[in-house]
Formats: sequence, structure tokens, C-alpha cells
Amino acid sequence: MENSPKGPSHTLLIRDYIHNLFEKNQLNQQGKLPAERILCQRFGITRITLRQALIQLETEGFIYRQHHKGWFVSPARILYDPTQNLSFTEMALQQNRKPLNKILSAEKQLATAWMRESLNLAENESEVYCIRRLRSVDARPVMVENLYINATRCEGLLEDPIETSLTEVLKNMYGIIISRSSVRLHPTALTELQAKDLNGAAGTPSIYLIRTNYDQDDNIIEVDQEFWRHDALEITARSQVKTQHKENEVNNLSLLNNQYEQLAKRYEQLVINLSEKLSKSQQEMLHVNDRLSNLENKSL
Amino acid sequence: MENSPKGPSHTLLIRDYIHNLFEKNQLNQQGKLPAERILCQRFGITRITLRQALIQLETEGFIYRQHHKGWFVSPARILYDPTQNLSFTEMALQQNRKPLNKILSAEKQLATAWMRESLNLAENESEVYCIRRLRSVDARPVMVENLYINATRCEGLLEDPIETSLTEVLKNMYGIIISRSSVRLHPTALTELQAKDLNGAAGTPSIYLIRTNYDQDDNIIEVDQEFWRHDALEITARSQVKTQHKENEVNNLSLLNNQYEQLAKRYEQLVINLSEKLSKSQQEMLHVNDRLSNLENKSL
DNA sequence: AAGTGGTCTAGACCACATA
DNA sequence: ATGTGGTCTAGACCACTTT
Repeated sequence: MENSPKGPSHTLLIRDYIHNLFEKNQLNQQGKLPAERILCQRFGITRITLRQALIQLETEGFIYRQHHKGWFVSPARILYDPTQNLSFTEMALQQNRKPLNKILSAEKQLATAWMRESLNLAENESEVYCIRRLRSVDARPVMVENLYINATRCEGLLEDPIETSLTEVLKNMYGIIISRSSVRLHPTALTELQAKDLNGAAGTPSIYLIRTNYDQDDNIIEVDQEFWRHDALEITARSQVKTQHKENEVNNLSLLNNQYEQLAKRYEQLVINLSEKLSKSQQEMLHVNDRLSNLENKSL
Repeated sequence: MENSPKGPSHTLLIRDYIHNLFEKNQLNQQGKLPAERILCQRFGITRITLRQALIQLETEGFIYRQHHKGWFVSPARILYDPTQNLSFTEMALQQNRKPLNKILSAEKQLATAWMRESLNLAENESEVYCIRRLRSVDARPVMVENLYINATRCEGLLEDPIETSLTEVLKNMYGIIISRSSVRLHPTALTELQAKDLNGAAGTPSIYLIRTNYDQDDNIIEVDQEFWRHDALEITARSQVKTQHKENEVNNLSLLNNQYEQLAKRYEQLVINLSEKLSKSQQEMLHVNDRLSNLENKSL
């Protein structure tokens, strides 16, 4: 058979085809595509060619695969705002999605060099809690995360009910409040380990996100590595000029406060002076009145 | 020839090989890899297999390709903080990279439905400036962007020197200050159009970013679609709990202000009262003194 | 004209999932 | 056991870049 030298590439044709299937609701409930070999027949192309097209659609985030099960249309992305301190669960619920947590492993380890540096461990701190979690949305696994927690700060953590909310446990049992965090992220590919947990294929696009969490005293308490399916996430943020406004507001109010304070002080001094004068005046008055009544008595 | 059924996949082998080349500085200055067919020989594998490995490395962000030229090791990522209002140029310079701007096209257009909605155009506003720009870092094209600007707000914009800084032109010529912006982004694949400008291949991973810019009156003035090479960018952000602190600070200061204000008012009233009493007292004194001197004169 | 990546055919066997 | 995707071989021609 000949190659098709001109015209739109097969990727585009297949993309249109899948778009149509999707819009006409001709996919089954889970949004599963027909088998690869069937699609090959339909388009009269080789499997390798078809797969290249599918992989491109996967890169676009339009479809995804479940290992050895098939290709599916991707559900809507979850909105994630790294500038807000919302937990995964809160985030999902807020968007009417069903979140699910699963702890894959949890253990105490000796800190590696990387952990020491990331957690900014002190000389006498050497142990770290390592927790691996799988997080799903609407029964689809979307993220695996590795948590690294400074064990010195929360000895005995693994005996606590960390399945529900780690943040709550840290707050209620150890008095540690996660007050701010900084985040870094970039696109990359899944390694085999992560792909296995996410029920995907190694090498598929993903988002690597690392979050550093600080406690109320601005010490690093926890570092969180997240590996996301790249089609599960939409990142939002807004610039912080508002903060500048607040800054200005604070400055203005402080200035005003100073003025009021000084005004009050000046008034206070004035009141003191006036009071003194008044009391002198009144004493004098008493004195004079005395003299007056004396005189008047005499003159009678 | 047989397939290789076990052991690490070719991708991993090739990855190690390239890592080695890179660390031993055995690549030429631009970090170019040997030709695909040479690599095939070296590993004793087919070109398709090799390419799958290369594409996986590309997805990881470790290498990238220049269309019909070859594969190269990716340079370091640019840090981008969407919560800060830094321009592309400022951002690059701050990180000791050499930014380059190139305007691909600039024209006035009738607003499409999408533009109307995105720019929140009023009934009587119907024209939009559309500017396409290519942005490079260290001579490598990393991003194409489409700017959409409400033309009613800056009639004649295209006659101005927009090659240098659009923000400056808007500020100095039209009094429009971009005061805040909101950003959304997700990973996807390059379309042919964008791939062409970025000198890449269609379907390679990319980051789609859309920014909405607001002026000092919080009206939308500009919408900015950016298409990034996915290996060129590292996104950073920090949570805004600081804002909550500022919020509290503002509230506390306001409260304090109120207290000071009331204190000052009370003092003021006190001063008035005291002044009145004092003046009365002094008048009375005068009166009494008069009477006193009269009496004393008489009695003499 | 030669070299490069981009795309495609026509098969094959393996590993895992499901029934 | 069967069907699914995952991986691989051995070629071929096209489109673009470079010499």
C-alpha cells in the first residue's frame, strides 16, 4: 500500500473522528475508544501510525490511557491555585468532584542529603516520615505524592489517623499550623514507578510539582512531591498587586494613627494645662471670695 | 532479528547514553545529538524504536528538536512566577538570560465572539488589536504569543513603537496602567502553526497559558495567549497567607484608629468644656475683683 | 546533492486485563 | 483463552536544511 503524501496528517483525521464520537455520545459511559486494531481498519492505517496519532492526542490532553485497558476521553481538568492554601480534598469538593485518598506506604526513614536540604534539617535532626499517597478524582487516579515530614517535630505521627487529614493531625496533636507554602512545577514524563500507581504508561506526559510547607514560625515542616496526570490539572493564579494595595493601606493607616496619637497627646497636655489653670483660678476665687466676705462683714 | 523481551527498555539505555555524552561534554557546543541513524547503529535498534525513546526524553523535557535539524539537549528552564507582574524581558534578564522579541504580525480586527467575551467588550466596542510575537531566550525560540487588546481604549496603537515595550506604550501614550492580571495554564501539544514559529514539530508537548490583564480601574484591557515550549518553563508561586496577615493588620490598625479618633474627640470636648469653665471663672474673678476693690476703696 | 528528521507500511511477539 | 495495549523489526519515501 502507498503512503499518503499530502493532505492533513492522520492525527488530524483521527482527532476529528474522536471529536465526533464524543459529541454524538457514541462512546460508552467511561468514554472508552474502540480498540486500536479496529481503529486501524476504520482508517486503513497501520497500528504504529494510529498509535502516533493517539499519543499526540494524549499529549494534547484530549485522551488518556489505562494500562492494557484502552484509550479514554479525558474528563474535565481540576482547577488548582497554588497561591491558595486549599487541600486536595477541599479543592475537589469545591468543584463538585469526588476526591479519594489512599495511603500507599508510610514509614520513618533516615534523612537523605536531599531531604536534609529540602527540609532544612538542623544538625540534631535526622529522621523523616515518608508517606506515599494516591489521590483520585471521580474514581480516576490523577496524582501520586511523596510527603517528607520532619520527624523530630511530630514524633509518633504514624500512630495517628493520618488517612483523613494530615494537616488536622499536625495542628491538633502537635500544634503545628501550616501557614504558608511555596510551589514549583514543570511538565515532564511519568517514570515507571509513578505510572504504575496512576494506572498509566511510563513516559506519558505529567506535571511534577514540589511544595514546601512552612509552620507558623516560618520553619519548613514538610515537603511534598506531587506527580500529576498532565491532563487532570489546570493551574490558576492571580498577580499580587492587591498585596501592594494592602501594603499601602497599612502604611496610610499607620500614618493616620500617628497623627491621631499626637493630636490626642497634644489635647491631653492642653487638658492638663487648662485643668491646672482652672483649679488655680478657682482657688484664687475662693481666696478672693473670703476676702470679699470679710470686707463686707466689716463694712456692716 | 529478535526483539529484546526483558531488561530495561531502550529508552532508559538511550537516556543513560545521552546523559553520559552530556556530562562528558562530548556533545558539540549547541548540545546536538548524533544523527538518528547513527544512534540506531550504535544501539542496534530500528529508527522507530529509537524515535520512541527520543520522544520520551523530549516529553521529560531533557532533549528537544529543531525541525529537520536534529535533537539537542534542553537548556535550563526559565523561572516564571505568574503572581508577579514581571514582563518576559525583565524575567529573562533577572535570570541572566538573553531575551529577544520579534513581532510576527500586528493588525486591527473585528472582534470575534471569543474576543468579545474574553475582553469583556462593551456594546459599542467592536475592534481589537491582534499582535503575534515570538520570544526567544539565548537565541532559542521558547514562546509564541497572541495579544488581543481592546482597540477602543488605545486607538492608533500600531503606529507606536510597540516592538520595545507594549506596557510602556500603553502607560505613556494612553494612560493605561496594567495593575493586575489573572493567569490560567495547562500542558498540551503544539499545533502546526505554533510549531512552525517555534521551529519545532507539531504535536510536541507545550504549555498553554492565558493571561487576562486589568487596568487601574479593574477593566480588562488585554488578553494574552502564550504557547511555550514545555521544557523552557518552570513555574513558581507562593501561597498568599501573607495577604491574610495584611488583612488582619489593616483591621487592627483601623480599630486602633477609631479608638484614637474617639479619644481625641473626647479630649477635644474636654478642652472646650474646661476652656469655657476657665473663661467663666476668669470673668467671675474679674467681677469679684472689681467688687473687692470697690469695697476696699470705700472702707478706706 | 547529501544529510537530516517526519511519516508510513506490514508484519511480529510480549505482558497484562478480563471473563 | 482471548483481547487489549506495549514494544520491536526491516524496510520505504517525503520534506526540509545544509553544503
